[in-house]
Amino acid sequence: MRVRKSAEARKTEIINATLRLADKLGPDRLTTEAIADAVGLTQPGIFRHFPKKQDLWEAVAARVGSMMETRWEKARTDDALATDRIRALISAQLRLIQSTPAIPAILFSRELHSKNKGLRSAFFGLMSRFHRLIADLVTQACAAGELRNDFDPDDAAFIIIGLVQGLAVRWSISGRNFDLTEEGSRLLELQLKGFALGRGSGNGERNVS
Amino acid sequence: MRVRKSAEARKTEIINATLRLADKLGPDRLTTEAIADAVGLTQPGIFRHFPKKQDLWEAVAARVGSMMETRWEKARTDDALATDRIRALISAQLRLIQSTPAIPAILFSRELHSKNKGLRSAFFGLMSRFHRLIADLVTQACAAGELRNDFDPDDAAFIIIGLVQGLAVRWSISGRNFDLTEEGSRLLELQLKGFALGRGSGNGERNVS
DNA sequence: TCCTAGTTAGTGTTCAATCACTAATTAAGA
DNA sequence: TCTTAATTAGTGATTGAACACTAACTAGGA
Repeated sequence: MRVRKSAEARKTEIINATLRLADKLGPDRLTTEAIADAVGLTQPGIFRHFPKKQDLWEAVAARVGSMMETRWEKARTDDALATDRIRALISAQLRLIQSTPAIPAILFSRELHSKNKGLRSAFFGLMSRFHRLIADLVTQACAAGELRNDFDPDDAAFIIIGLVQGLAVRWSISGRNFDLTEEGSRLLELQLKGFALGRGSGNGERNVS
Repeated sequence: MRVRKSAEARKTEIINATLRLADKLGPDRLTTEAIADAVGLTQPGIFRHFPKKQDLWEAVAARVGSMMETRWEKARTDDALATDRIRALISAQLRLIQSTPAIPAILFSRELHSKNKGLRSAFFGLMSRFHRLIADLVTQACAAGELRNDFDPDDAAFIIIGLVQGLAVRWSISGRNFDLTEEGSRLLELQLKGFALGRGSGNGERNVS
């Protein structure tokens, strides 16, 4: 029984299945056949919608990109302390990773690192934008006296992103045996305390969970 | 004209070529044929020395492991401040990565993540040992009053490792357009300053490069 | 001479990709 | 409004390339 759907609808189905399976099988073991099975098509059917497999990956990158941008936007509109907006941003990012674990998997895949140049630059662009967001918030926090200002906000942002990435790697390698968001919040507190003005600046006991 | 070498010598040749090519082609695009070409053998010649390709990867892991342990050992014997030993350790690790860029590549390969369980546990063990080394040094630094002691040394170690990993990812994705060791030293200083006792603890101007 | 590093020739499998074709859907015109 | 032409989603069969791995043979050197 053939189920015919609009190209639009199929494309989203295929992208969703790819994200799900990229997590389950790993981005590099993922075959067009597996995707086809998941959406109920034959293997060549995939190629009607994405002429090359690379095209599929690029569509996935675009999807992931818009997921990120959406959440970043939401985290940004919070009008609180700049440091709280950093917390919100990192927390949003960690929740996204936790709910879409294919993201770090793709970030470390051969598909990205050695095969697909488009995919690589898409993710590089995302990372750069994320970096800018954080660096700007750090700058604001410094200006508002929430953080010291004897360091380069870009460096601070790199460190914070490293925190997220290190966490994602450990989470992934460990078989995901801890809560990403929770662990991340704890480490971020430690990190922000390090960037904060003087010792005992009053929020040492801050509890975020 | 055939050049015959001892199995021992060939094995090291093959492992070296694998490390070189794993960087150049990516660990997952690396074929036995490419390796054979590099060492001047025919493709099946490889299988005389490593009956399965997995065996080759495990030998590579062992080699990388011993490279790391050697450098860690060297960094440890430095009898200075505990924080200086952290600096030495991280710097040694970054120099190793810079001179053997296949290491992060392997760490993110499908070979490790989904195919080769032995490889995965070898690297997992290495990461754990690295973490323990740093956590212990942090503990010592806290005890010696070089760092605050209002945080968990394990957390601090995770953050420091995250710094290294984030750096490695960025280095790799960016096409290696910056000096890993230099950038790492700068970020580590910022990080250690955050862990240090009180503000202006005197080493803010420390220069490590 | 005999052990073993290395070769030549070949197999089985896994995939992306292609091609000729069919069935469902849409739209035009009498 | 109903027939029919055009479009587009999907299929079945297959192909060709890439690769790990094998078996049987060959030659180098203590």
